[in-house]
Amino acid sequence: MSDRSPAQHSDMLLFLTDEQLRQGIEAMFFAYQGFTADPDRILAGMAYGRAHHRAVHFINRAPGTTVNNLLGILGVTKQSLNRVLRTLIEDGLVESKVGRVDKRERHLFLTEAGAELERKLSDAQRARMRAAYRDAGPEAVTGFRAVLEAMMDPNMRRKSSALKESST
Amino acid sequence: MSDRSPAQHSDMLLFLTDEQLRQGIEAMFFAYQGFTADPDRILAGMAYGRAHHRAVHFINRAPGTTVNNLLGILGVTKQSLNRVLRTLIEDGLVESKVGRVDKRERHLFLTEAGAELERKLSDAQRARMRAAYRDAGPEAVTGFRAVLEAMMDPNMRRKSSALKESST
DNA sequence: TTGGAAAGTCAATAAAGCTGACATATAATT
DNA sequence: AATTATATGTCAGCTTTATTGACTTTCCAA
Repeated sequence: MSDRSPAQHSDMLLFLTDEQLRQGIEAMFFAYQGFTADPDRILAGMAYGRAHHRAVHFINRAPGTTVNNLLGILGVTKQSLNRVLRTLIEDGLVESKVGRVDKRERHLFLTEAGAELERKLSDAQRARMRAAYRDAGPEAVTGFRAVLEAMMDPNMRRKSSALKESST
Repeated sequence: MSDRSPAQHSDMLLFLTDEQLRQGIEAMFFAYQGFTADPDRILAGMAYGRAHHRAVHFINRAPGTTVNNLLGILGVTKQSLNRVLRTLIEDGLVESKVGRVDKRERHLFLTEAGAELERKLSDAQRARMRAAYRDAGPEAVTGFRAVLEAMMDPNMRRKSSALKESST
């Protein structure tokens, strides 16, 4: 179909009314509500919230990640994260190990109990994501991902594609 | 089990690894961070937060909407919304008018100052959405919207397509 | 050896939500 | 007319999640 240039869209004009954009904005709002609804329900019972979910998610994703790494990813302050992390460690869901090469660093890992919670939360979220993908179809998924990537802040885009574990 | 049906995707199998789903989940997380970043920055200076933004957005979208309507849309409690609404009314950004047909109801409208704030916030958000749409291309937009719709809770899906103004 | 980075902590504060209880005005029903 | 239900508003108290600022301990690196 492409008869020319490498740039896929640079020669296509998108006419977007404010109304269309508003619909996109609201769709994002309502979809995010749905996106977080299941984990929120699960966490509501326990003494945990969305902040704990995010920490557990990213520690699971990048075992051994340092506190500083996590701070950058979550975009919160040291003190905020520390409170969350402290309860998770106290409750035996997260383990903090002193760095071997740089002993100032703490490397974070999920314990078996932590991994279990992570599984419970992400199972729910994956189920919804899977259902949405199924309903929308394969091509929709590609488009979905493309728009989301474009909507991120550039430095976050990097983090979302590859999460580094230790030093810069 | 009909092997051919009107459903567009029922006969297509989507093989989604947990890894692919996790990427989608994270993309949603980071994209939402970006999505709210600009309004957050604008609101940071003033005495307002995301809650005020949401109220102003939906009052602008559906002028004359009642408090109860707004409660349903935002999914918060009366007390939470009321605190936000009270400051907006005190500051002269929102006007509350006693219902003509049902005098128990209060119908909410933006004042000129309220409309101005709304414009400032949504301009920023629309700009980002427009940029994302442009980067991702027209077909991506369709897919993006389809997945978001599928990800919402069903009752919210209804609200996102048509926001009713007064009584049921 | 000195400077700075990584992590942790304490205190004070704020935004935004929650529950529960209660009041007022008004509509609807009996 | 009396009762019940609804829409709104408000008070008090609590929780979670965030903030800023100040400070300490540990430890790497110049």
